[in-house]
Amino acid sequence: MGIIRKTQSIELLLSEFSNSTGAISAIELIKRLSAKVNKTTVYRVLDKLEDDGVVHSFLDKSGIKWYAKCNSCTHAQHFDSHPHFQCLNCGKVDCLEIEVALPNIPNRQVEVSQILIQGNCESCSK
Amino acid sequence: MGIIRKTQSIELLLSEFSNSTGAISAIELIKRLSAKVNKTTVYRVLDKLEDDGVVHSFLDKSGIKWYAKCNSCTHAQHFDSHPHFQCLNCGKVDCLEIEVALPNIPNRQVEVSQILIQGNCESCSK
DNA sequence: TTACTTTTGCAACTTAGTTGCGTTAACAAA
DNA sequence: TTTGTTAACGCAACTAAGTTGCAAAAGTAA
Ligand SMILES: [Mn+2]
Ligand SMILES: [Mn+2]
Ligand SMILES: [Zn+2]
Ligand SMILES: [Zn+2]
Repeated sequence: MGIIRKTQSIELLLSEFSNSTGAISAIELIKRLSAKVNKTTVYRVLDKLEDDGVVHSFLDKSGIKWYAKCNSCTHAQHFDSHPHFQCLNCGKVDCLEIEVALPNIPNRQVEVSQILIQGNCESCSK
Repeated sequence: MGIIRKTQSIELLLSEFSNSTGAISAIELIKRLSAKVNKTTVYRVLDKLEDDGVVHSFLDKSGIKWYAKCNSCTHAQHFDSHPHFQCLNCGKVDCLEIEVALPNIPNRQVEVSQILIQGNCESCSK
Protein backbone atom coordinates (compact mmCIF):
# COMPACT_ATOMS: atom_id res chain seq x y z
CA MET A 1 0.00 0.00 0.00
CA GLY A 2 1.35 3.38 -1.04
CA ILE A 3 1.05 6.88 0.35
CA ILE A 4 -2.32 8.00 1.67
CA ARG A 5 -1.63 11.12 3.74
CA LYS A 6 0.55 14.07 2.85
CA THR A 7 2.74 14.28 5.92
CA GLN A 8 5.78 16.40 6.79
CA SER A 9 8.21 13.51 6.38
CA ILE A 10 6.90 12.80 2.91
CA GLU A 11 7.18 16.46 1.86
CA LEU A 12 10.75 16.57 3.16
CA LEU A 13 11.77 13.43 1.32
CA LEU A 14 10.11 14.59 -1.89
CA SER A 15 11.89 17.93 -1.75
CA GLU A 16 15.24 16.15 -1.46
CA PHE A 17 14.49 14.44 -4.72
CA SER A 18 13.21 17.52 -6.50
CA ASN A 19 16.38 19.40 -5.53
CA SER A 20 18.55 16.71 -7.03
CA THR A 21 19.22 15.36 -10.50
CA GLY A 22 21.03 12.14 -9.60
CA ALA A 23 20.32 9.30 -7.23
CA ILE A 24 20.59 9.60 -3.44
CA SER A 25 21.47 6.81 -1.06
CA ALA A 26 19.15 5.92 1.80
CA ILE A 27 22.06 6.56 4.16
CA GLU A 28 22.59 10.04 2.76
CA LEU A 29 18.90 10.84 3.11
CA ILE A 30 18.92 9.65 6.71
CA LYS A 31 21.93 11.87 7.39
CA ARG A 32 20.43 14.92 5.71
CA LEU A 33 17.10 14.64 7.49
CA SER A 34 18.38 13.34 10.81
CA ALA A 35 17.25 16.46 12.67
CA LYS A 36 13.70 16.19 11.41
CA VAL A 37 12.88 12.60 10.48
CA ASN A 38 13.68 9.30 12.14
CA LYS A 39 15.60 6.77 10.06
CA THR A 40 12.83 4.18 10.33
CA THR A 41 10.46 6.72 8.84
CA VAL A 42 12.89 7.50 6.04
CA TYR A 43 13.02 3.84 5.08
CA ARG A 44 9.26 3.49 5.34
CA VAL A 45 8.52 6.58 3.26
CA LEU A 46 11.00 5.48 0.59
CA ASP A 47 9.25 2.11 0.44
CA LYS A 48 5.93 3.77 -0.13
CA LEU A 49 7.25 6.23 -2.69
CA GLU A 50 8.69 3.31 -4.60
CA ASP A 51 5.44 1.45 -4.30
CA ASP A 52 3.65 4.46 -5.81
CA GLY A 53 6.05 4.74 -8.75
CA VAL A 54 7.52 8.04 -7.54
CA VAL A 55 11.04 6.72 -7.04
CA HIS A 56 12.92 3.54 -7.94
CA SER A 57 15.75 1.85 -6.08
CA PHE A 58 18.86 -0.18 -6.75
CA LEU A 59 21.99 -1.36 -4.95
CA ASP A 60 25.48 -0.08 -5.62
CA LYS A 61 28.62 -2.20 -5.70
CA SER A 62 28.92 -2.30 -1.93
CA GLY A 63 25.30 -3.36 -1.53
CA ILE A 64 23.85 -0.13 -0.21
CA LYS A 65 20.53 1.19 -1.41
CA TRP A 66 20.07 4.18 -3.71
CA TYR A 67 16.92 5.95 -4.81
CA ALA A 68 16.16 8.13 -7.82
CA LYS A 69 13.09 9.83 -9.23
CA CYS A 70 10.98 7.95 -11.72
CA ASN A 71 9.90 9.49 -14.99
CA SER A 72 6.57 7.99 -15.81
CA CYS A 73 6.01 5.13 -13.43
CA THR A 74 2.86 4.38 -11.48
CA HIS A 75 1.74 2.14 -8.67
CA ALA A 76 0.77 -0.36 -11.35
CA GLN A 77 4.00 -0.42 -13.30
CA HIS A 78 7.66 0.51 -13.01
CA PHE A 79 9.33 1.34 -16.32
CA ASP A 80 12.73 2.23 -14.92
CA SER A 81 14.98 -0.58 -16.03
CA HIS A 82 17.86 1.58 -17.18
CA PRO A 83 21.50 1.19 -16.12
CA HIS A 84 23.01 3.25 -13.32
CA PHE A 85 26.38 4.92 -13.29
CA GLN A 86 28.56 5.40 -10.23
CA CYS A 87 31.61 7.65 -10.35
CA LEU A 88 34.60 5.94 -8.75
CA ASN A 89 36.14 9.32 -8.02
CA CYS A 90 33.41 11.53 -6.54
CA GLY A 91 30.86 8.86 -5.68
CA LYS A 92 28.00 10.49 -7.58
CA VAL A 93 25.38 8.08 -8.89
CA ASP A 94 22.87 8.69 -11.63
CA CYS A 95 20.46 7.09 -14.03
CA LEU A 96 21.54 6.48 -17.61
CA GLU A 97 18.70 7.02 -20.03
CA ILE A 98 20.00 4.47 -22.48
CA GLU A 99 18.90 1.04 -23.60
CA VAL A 100 21.23 -1.91 -23.22
CA ALA A 101 20.36 -4.78 -25.51
CA LEU A 102 20.94 -8.11 -23.86
CA PRO A 103 21.74 -10.94 -26.23
CA ASN A 104 19.43 -13.94 -26.15
CA ILE A 105 20.36 -16.34 -23.44
CA PRO A 106 19.80 -19.96 -24.40
CA ASN A 107 17.20 -21.85 -22.33
CA ARG A 108 16.53 -18.99 -19.95
CA GLN A 109 13.62 -16.62 -19.56
CA VAL A 110 14.82 -13.15 -18.66
CA GLU A 111 12.55 -11.20 -16.32
CA VAL A 112 14.63 -8.33 -14.98
CA SER A 113 18.16 -7.07 -15.30
CA GLN A 114 20.25 -4.65 -13.32
CA ILE A 115 23.25 -2.93 -14.74
CA LEU A 116 25.66 -0.93 -12.66
CA ILE A 117 28.43 0.81 -14.53
CA GLN A 118 31.38 2.34 -12.76
CA GLY A 119 33.98 4.77 -13.98
CA ASN A 120 34.53 8.49 -14.10
CA CYS A 121 31.71 10.97 -14.47
CA GLU A 122 31.78 14.03 -16.71
CA SER A 123 33.25 16.31 -14.02
CA CYS A 124 35.82 13.74 -12.93
CA SER A 125 37.12 12.53 -16.28
CA LYS A 126 39.17 15.57 -17.23
CA MET B 1 48.34 -10.69 -0.19
CA GLY B 2 47.05 -14.01 -1.44
CA ILE B 3 47.38 -17.60 -0.28
CA ILE B 4 50.76 -18.75 0.99
CA ARG B 5 50.10 -22.03 2.81
CA LYS B 6 47.92 -24.96 1.71
CA THR B 7 45.72 -25.36 4.75
CA GLN B 8 42.71 -27.56 5.47
CA SER B 9 40.27 -24.68 5.24
CA ILE B 10 41.56 -23.75 1.84
CA GLU B 11 41.32 -27.33 0.56
CA LEU B 12 37.75 -27.55 1.85
CA LEU B 13 36.71 -24.32 0.20
CA LEU B 14 38.37 -25.28 -3.07
CA SER B 15 36.62 -28.63 -3.14
CA GLU B 16 33.26 -26.90 -2.74
CA PHE B 17 33.99 -24.97 -5.89
CA SER B 18 35.29 -27.92 -7.85
CA ASN B 19 32.14 -29.89 -7.00
CA SER B 20 29.94 -27.13 -8.34
CA THR B 21 29.27 -25.58 -11.71
CA GLY B 22 27.46 -22.42 -10.62
CA ALA B 23 28.12 -19.73 -8.09
CA ILE B 24 27.86 -20.26 -4.32
CA SER B 25 26.96 -17.62 -1.77
CA ALA B 26 29.27 -16.91 1.13
CA ILE B 27 26.37 -17.69 3.44
CA GLU B 28 25.85 -21.08 1.84
CA LEU B 29 29.55 -21.88 2.15
CA ILE B 30 29.52 -20.91 5.81
CA LYS B 31 26.53 -23.19 6.34
CA ARG B 32 28.06 -26.14 4.48
CA LEU B 33 31.39 -25.94 6.28
CA SER B 34 30.09 -24.86 9.66
CA ALA B 35 31.28 -28.05 11.35
CA LYS B 36 34.82 -27.67 10.09
CA VAL B 37 35.62 -24.04 9.38
CA ASN B 38 34.81 -20.87 11.26
CA LYS B 39 32.86 -18.24 9.34
CA THR B 40 35.59 -15.63 9.77
CA THR B 41 37.97 -18.07 8.11
CA VAL B 42 35.55 -18.69 5.27
CA TYR B 43 35.41 -14.97 4.54
CA ARG B 44 39.16 -14.61 4.82
CA VAL B 45 39.91 -17.56 2.55
CA LEU B 46 37.43 -16.32 -0.04
CA ASP B 47 39.15 -12.93 0.01
CA LYS B 48 42.47 -14.53 -0.66
CA LEU B 49 41.19 -16.85 -3.36
CA GLU B 50 39.72 -13.83 -5.08
CA ASP B 51 42.97 -11.96 -4.67
CA ASP B 52 44.77 -14.89 -6.33
CA GLY B 53 42.39 -14.98 -9.30
CA VAL B 54 40.93 -18.35 -8.29
CA VAL B 55 37.38 -17.09 -7.73
CA HIS B 56 35.50 -13.89 -8.45
CA SER B 57 32.65 -12.33 -6.49
CA PHE B 58 29.53 -10.28 -7.06
CA LEU B 59 26.40 -9.22 -5.19
CA ASP B 60 22.92 -10.48 -5.92
CA LYS B 61 19.78 -8.38 -5.87
CA SER B 62 19.48 -8.50 -2.11
CA GLY B 63 23.09 -7.45 -1.63
CA ILE B 64 24.55 -10.74 -0.51
CA LYS B 65 27.87 -11.98 -1.80
CA TRP B 66 28.34 -14.82 -4.27
CA TYR B 67 31.51 -16.50 -5.47
CA ALA B 68 32.30 -18.49 -8.60
CA LYS B 69 35.38 -20.10 -10.11
CA CYS B 70 37.48 -18.04 -12.46
CA ASN B 71 38.57 -19.37 -15.82
CA SER B 72 41.90 -17.81 -16.55
CA CYS B 73 42.44 -15.09 -13.99
CA THR B 74 45.57 -14.44 -11.99
CA HIS B 75 46.67 -12.37 -9.06
CA ALA B 76 47.63 -9.69 -11.56
CA GLN B 77 44.40 -9.55 -13.52
CA HIS B 78 40.74 -10.52 -13.30
CA PHE B 79 39.10 -11.17 -16.65
CA ASP B 80 35.70 -12.17 -15.35
CA SER B 81 33.44 -9.32 -16.29
CA HIS B 82 30.56 -11.41 -17.56
CA PRO B 83 26.93 -11.11 -16.47
CA HIS B 84 25.42 -13.34 -13.80
CA PHE B 85 22.05 -15.01 -13.86
CA GLN B 86 19.88 -15.69 -10.84
CA CYS B 87 16.83 -17.94 -11.10
CA LEU B 88 13.83 -16.35 -9.40
CA ASN B 89 12.31 -19.77 -8.91
CA CYS B 90 15.04 -22.06 -7.57
CA GLY B 91 17.58 -19.45 -6.50
CA LYS B 92 20.44 -20.93 -8.51
CA VAL B 93 23.05 -18.45 -9.67
CA ASP B 94 25.58 -18.86 -12.44
CA CYS B 95 27.99 -17.12 -14.73
CA LEU B 96 26.90 -16.30 -18.28
CA GLU B 97 29.72 -16.70 -20.73
CA ILE B 98 28.43 -14.01 -23.02
CA GLU B 99 29.53 -10.53 -23.94
CA VAL B 100 27.19 -7.63 -23.39
CA ALA B 101 28.05 -4.63 -25.52
CA LEU B 102 27.48 -1.39 -23.66
CA PRO B 103 26.68 1.59 -25.86
CA ASN B 104 29.00 4.56 -25.61
CA ILE B 105 28.09 6.80 -22.75
CA PRO B 106 28.66 10.48 -23.49
CA ASN B 107 31.27 12.24 -21.32
CA ARG B 108 31.92 9.27 -19.11
CA GLN B 109 34.81 6.85 -18.87
CA VAL B 110 33.61 3.33 -18.19
CA GLU B 111 35.87 1.24 -15.96
CA VAL B 112 33.79 -1.71 -14.81
CA SER B 113 30.25 -2.94 -15.20
CA GLN B 114 28.18 -5.45 -13.35
CA ILE B 115 25.17 -7.09 -14.85
CA LEU B 116 22.75 -9.21 -12.88
CA ILE B 117 19.98 -10.84 -14.86
CA GLN B 118 17.05 -12.49 -13.18
CA GLY B 119 14.45 -14.84 -14.55
CA ASN B 120 13.92 -18.56 -14.89
CA CYS B 121 16.74 -20.99 -15.41
CA GLU B 122 16.69 -23.90 -17.85
CA SER B 123 15.25 -26.36 -15.31
CA CYS B 124 12.66 -23.90 -14.04
CA SER B 125 11.35 -22.50 -17.34
CA LYS B 126 9.37 -25.51 -18.52
C1' DT C 1 -14.24 18.96 17.78
C1' DT C 2 -14.39 14.20 17.46
C1' DA C 3 -13.39 9.68 15.89
C1' DC C 4 -10.85 6.92 13.12
C1' DT C 5 -6.68 5.34 11.10
C1' DT C 6 -2.32 6.26 9.14
C1' DT C 7 2.13 7.59 10.19
C1' DT C 8 5.78 8.41 13.34
C1' DG C 9 9.63 7.84 16.90
C1' DC C 10 12.01 5.00 19.70
C1' DA C 11 14.28 1.04 21.27
C1' DA C 12 15.31 -3.33 20.40
C1' DC C 13 16.43 -6.61 16.96
C1' DT C 14 18.45 -8.98 12.65
C1' DT C 15 21.90 -10.25 9.56
C1' DA C 16 26.02 -10.11 6.68
C1' DG C 17 30.27 -9.15 7.19
C1' DT C 18 34.63 -7.32 9.93
C1' DT C 19 38.21 -6.75 13.60
C1' DG C 20 41.50 -7.78 17.42
C1' DC C 21 43.90 -10.94 19.63
C1' DG C 22 45.68 -15.03 21.62
C1' DT C 23 46.40 -19.89 19.96
C1' DT C 24 47.35 -23.38 16.40
C1' DA C 25 49.39 -25.31 12.53
C1' DA C 26 52.25 -24.96 7.98
C1' DC C 27 56.60 -25.50 6.52
C1' DA C 28 61.47 -24.52 5.92
C1' DA C 29 65.76 -24.87 8.17
C1' DA C 30 68.55 -27.19 11.29
C1' DT D 1 62.63 -35.21 13.69
C1' DT D 2 62.73 -31.38 16.11
C1' DT D 3 62.56 -26.49 16.24
C1' DG D 4 61.52 -21.62 15.07
C1' DT D 5 59.04 -18.53 12.44
C1' DT D 6 54.86 -16.57 11.08
C1' DA D 7 50.69 -17.38 8.30
C1' DA D 8 46.30 -18.89 9.28
C1' DC D 9 42.76 -19.90 12.58
C1' DG D 10 38.88 -19.66 16.15
C1' DC D 11 36.40 -17.01 19.06
C1' DA D 12 34.03 -13.22 20.87
C1' DA D 13 32.96 -8.79 20.27
C1' DC D 14 31.84 -5.37 17.03
C1' DT D 15 29.87 -2.65 12.83
C1' DA D 16 26.49 -1.00 9.83
C1' DA D 17 22.34 -1.19 6.98
C1' DG D 18 18.07 -2.17 7.38
C1' DT D 19 13.69 -4.14 9.98
C1' DT D 20 10.05 -4.85 13.61
C1' DG D 21 6.68 -4.03 17.47
C1' DC D 22 4.34 -0.95 19.85
C1' DA D 23 2.66 3.14 22.01
C1' DA D 24 2.11 8.07 20.87
C1' DA D 25 1.26 11.65 17.48
C1' DA D 26 -0.69 13.66 13.47
C1' DG D 27 -3.87 13.56 9.10
C1' DT D 28 -8.35 13.70 7.47
C1' DA D 29 -13.29 13.34 6.92
C1' DA D 30 -17.44 13.75 9.41
MN1 LIG E 1 17.46 5.14 -12.22
MN1 LIG F 1 30.97 -15.26 -12.84
ZN1 LIG G 1 32.65 12.08 -10.42
ZN1 LIG H 1 15.84 -22.37 -11.46
